[in-house]
Amino acid sequence: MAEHNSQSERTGYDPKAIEIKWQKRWEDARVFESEAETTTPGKATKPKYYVLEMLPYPSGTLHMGHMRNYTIGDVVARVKRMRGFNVMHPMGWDAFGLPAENAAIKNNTHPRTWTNANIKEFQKVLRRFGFSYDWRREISTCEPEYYRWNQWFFLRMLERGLAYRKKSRVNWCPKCCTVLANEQVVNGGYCWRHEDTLVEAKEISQWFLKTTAYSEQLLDDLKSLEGGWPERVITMQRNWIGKSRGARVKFAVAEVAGADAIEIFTTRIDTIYGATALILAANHPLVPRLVEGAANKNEIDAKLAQMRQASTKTEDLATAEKEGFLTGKYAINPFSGEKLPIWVGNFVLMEYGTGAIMAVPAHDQRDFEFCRKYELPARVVVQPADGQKLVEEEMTAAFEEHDKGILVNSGPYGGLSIDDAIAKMTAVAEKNNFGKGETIYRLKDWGISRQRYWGTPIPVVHCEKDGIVPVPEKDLPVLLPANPKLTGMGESPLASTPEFVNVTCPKCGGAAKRETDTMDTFVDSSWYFYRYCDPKNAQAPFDRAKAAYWFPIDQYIGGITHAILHLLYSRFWCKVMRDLGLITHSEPIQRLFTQGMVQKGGVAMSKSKGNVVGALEMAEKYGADTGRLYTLFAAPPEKDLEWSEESIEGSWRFLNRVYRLVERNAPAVREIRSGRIDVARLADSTEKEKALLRKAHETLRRVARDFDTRWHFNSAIAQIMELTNEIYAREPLTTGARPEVVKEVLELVTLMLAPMTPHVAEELWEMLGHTKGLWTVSWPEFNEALTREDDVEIVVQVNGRVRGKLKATMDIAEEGLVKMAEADAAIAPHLAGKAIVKRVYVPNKLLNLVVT
RNA sequence: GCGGGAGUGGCGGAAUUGGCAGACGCAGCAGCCUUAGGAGCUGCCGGGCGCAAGCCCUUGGGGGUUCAAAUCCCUCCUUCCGCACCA
Repeated sequence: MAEHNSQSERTGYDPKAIEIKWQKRWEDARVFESEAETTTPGKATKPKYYVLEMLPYPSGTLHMGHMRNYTIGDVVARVKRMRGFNVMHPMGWDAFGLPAENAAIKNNTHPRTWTNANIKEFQKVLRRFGFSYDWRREISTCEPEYYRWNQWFFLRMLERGLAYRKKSRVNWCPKCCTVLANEQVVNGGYCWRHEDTLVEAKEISQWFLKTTAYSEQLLDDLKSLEGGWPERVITMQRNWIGKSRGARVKFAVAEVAGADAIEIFTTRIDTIYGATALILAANHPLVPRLVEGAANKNEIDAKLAQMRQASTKTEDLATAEKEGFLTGKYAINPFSGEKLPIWVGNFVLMEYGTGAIMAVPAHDQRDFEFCRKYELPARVVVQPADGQKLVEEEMTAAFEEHDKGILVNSGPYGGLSIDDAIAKMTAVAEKNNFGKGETIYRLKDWGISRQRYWGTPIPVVHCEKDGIVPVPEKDLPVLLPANPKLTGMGESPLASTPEFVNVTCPKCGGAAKRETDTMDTFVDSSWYFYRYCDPKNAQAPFDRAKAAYWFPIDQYIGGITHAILHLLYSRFWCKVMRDLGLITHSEPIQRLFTQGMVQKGGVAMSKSKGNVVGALEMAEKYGADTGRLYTLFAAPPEKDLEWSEESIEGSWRFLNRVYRLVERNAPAVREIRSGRIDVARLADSTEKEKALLRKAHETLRRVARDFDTRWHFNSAIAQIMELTNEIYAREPLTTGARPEVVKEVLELVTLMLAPMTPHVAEELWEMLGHTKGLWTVSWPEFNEALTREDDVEIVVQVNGRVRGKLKATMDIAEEGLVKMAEADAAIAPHLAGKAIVKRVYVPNKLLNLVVT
């Protein structure tokens, strides 16, 4: 560390001093504040650009993994500003959450104290890196000014039946002592926060938001995101929503007086003549009735108990052997009238479909395995259309192919294609009232109740007389009690605060109890980006006109970890807000970018893994600019980046090199006041001038392309390094080159670096004689004329192999070039004694001669 | 099992989207400068053969299309990620 400081003193590049200096100036000049939302017709206005990085949870320390995310966003914001956009680039805090509560319990303090201290720290670090945020728009989700709107939205959803309460089996994390959403159960049964803790099932009354009301829209609108969102994320969401088209079919139960029919769900009603059993989930409500009075009741009960408490881990589920037993009862196939044995099977899930299936061993692999094990018969009812004939006894796997098959052994439906059969048989089932076509989704409603303190109170009151009564809007926000008793155990801490709980019913005025659950913090982050448009609004979550101006978000940037949770909830919330009339669009995020993780030792940087490189230490050691540059240079942004202490040196050296270059040459050029170089003035230019300008503008062309279309910051930086190397090779610069040209070239280097290493760029810009800051400067115009060359180098291949290179005048004709090739000492031997049978000429680039 | 990526020197990675593979950087080697260098500057740096000019091989393996393939097609392998008994 010390050596860098002493080094910087010697060379003059002192990143810390430069960075602090320019951060102060930016702040004083308020250069990152977006302009007002002007959409006055006829008035020339800048186009808007809303770029956003996912808001952080303020905990622990910011490390270079975080910084990568923010650096990418900052480069985009700065490029767009230079390109004349009205840019909104805000930052805020996802400030509610369990860690704050746990830390408060541990340190005997208040979650707010802990959270606000972290926010202060985060602000400091983000400022130290010079990110161009509009801090006027900062929000913190734990403030009543923010969370009152969570409550407001909740009431709106309650009115519309989109929020409801029901007793349900929930995912309970014994460590968090709270309920988890389905999406928060990871690795097939573990808490997303405690990956070593198995989630338990518990029956509690919970609040839900009806995400399933939007299943179809959430799925359908994914189409509009194609191209703007990573395919991977779209696919993950599509699978998560999990649409299946099929049919419900009722099978009457034989010989059980008064028993309801068993409803099964199938996507292959066409195979119903091949059903040889029904299989129910162990916790299917009809199971007790069916096994009542069975001869082997004890044995059955033991098996049932075993199945019900079997591991909920999905790996186990997927690999567990199929188990089941016969109930001794029968069901009637409504199509064929056939009597089918009813089984209970461990692979049938109560949570999906109806909790009961028909087993078609010949055409479903799971049924096939189950029936082989228990020696149930299989019956082929679909034969492949290609003529091969399936025979039950010879099958080694089920024939499942949907697209090519013809029905056989299926009564009146024999000979139909699968699709035709599905349509006809569904219609028949509907007509005869024993079934209907149905589409089901894997997506579940969103359980938002949390038995925790540090979250948004759910704004309802429980009255013995009136039941659930919403808190009137005028009484919002329902404030969190200031001094809760936090234990981290059992029911919500709010329940043990009598002055919070005991209220009067807004409806009847009688005694009532306030709801003590708080909302899942994913509620906070589902709409926060709308609040940035209008962060201080006390009348509404945001002003409609402002949201209409800024939305949708042009570019959202964050980790792939939020591919489902946050992004799905956000999309849901957007649709609800649209239906409330607050906005008119259906998708909040136009483009999504998921950056790769920063790893060290092959593992993602994280405090718990103990492999973090702190952002502040980085800034102290090399400066924020070097930190930014390295994270951009080491890998393309979508890829994971392995942190290397050694490689950073390269980025550090490069900035020093540029700094020294400008430092040396600035005195000779700083008085020049001319603008950009134009072609006319180059009529008498020297070779050196031409070469410098050509390289500089060629670099500009490529860097602009990398910024605009590909986000390949790593290759953009490589291009600038190459240009710098070229300039170094041409020193002393002003010998044989006019100062104007030298200045032009050095300025281009500076401007191209500006979005990535803004502090040192400002400093260089000042050294080059400018009195106005870089923020007043537009992205430089690429001058194609300057890149044009009189001579070109053309690669000559013989039979596809490079045999030589020819210098020729631009746009040389093919004939002339072939003559040159034939005369060339390196190429001629490869042509000797052979006939040219074909010539391929890519103008000014390549000539391939095919000889025999 | 299903879905989506990825495979290029010792390492991170580049290749204008079918046109000179290995840009740029790290590490390494050599030289210069220096009282000194963990600074700076210059050069070398995929493999094989060769004194050299040069020739051959090389983008996970194999096959194909093409004048031309890291890039397109087929096939296999490895690896990462997501979902996973979803009826």
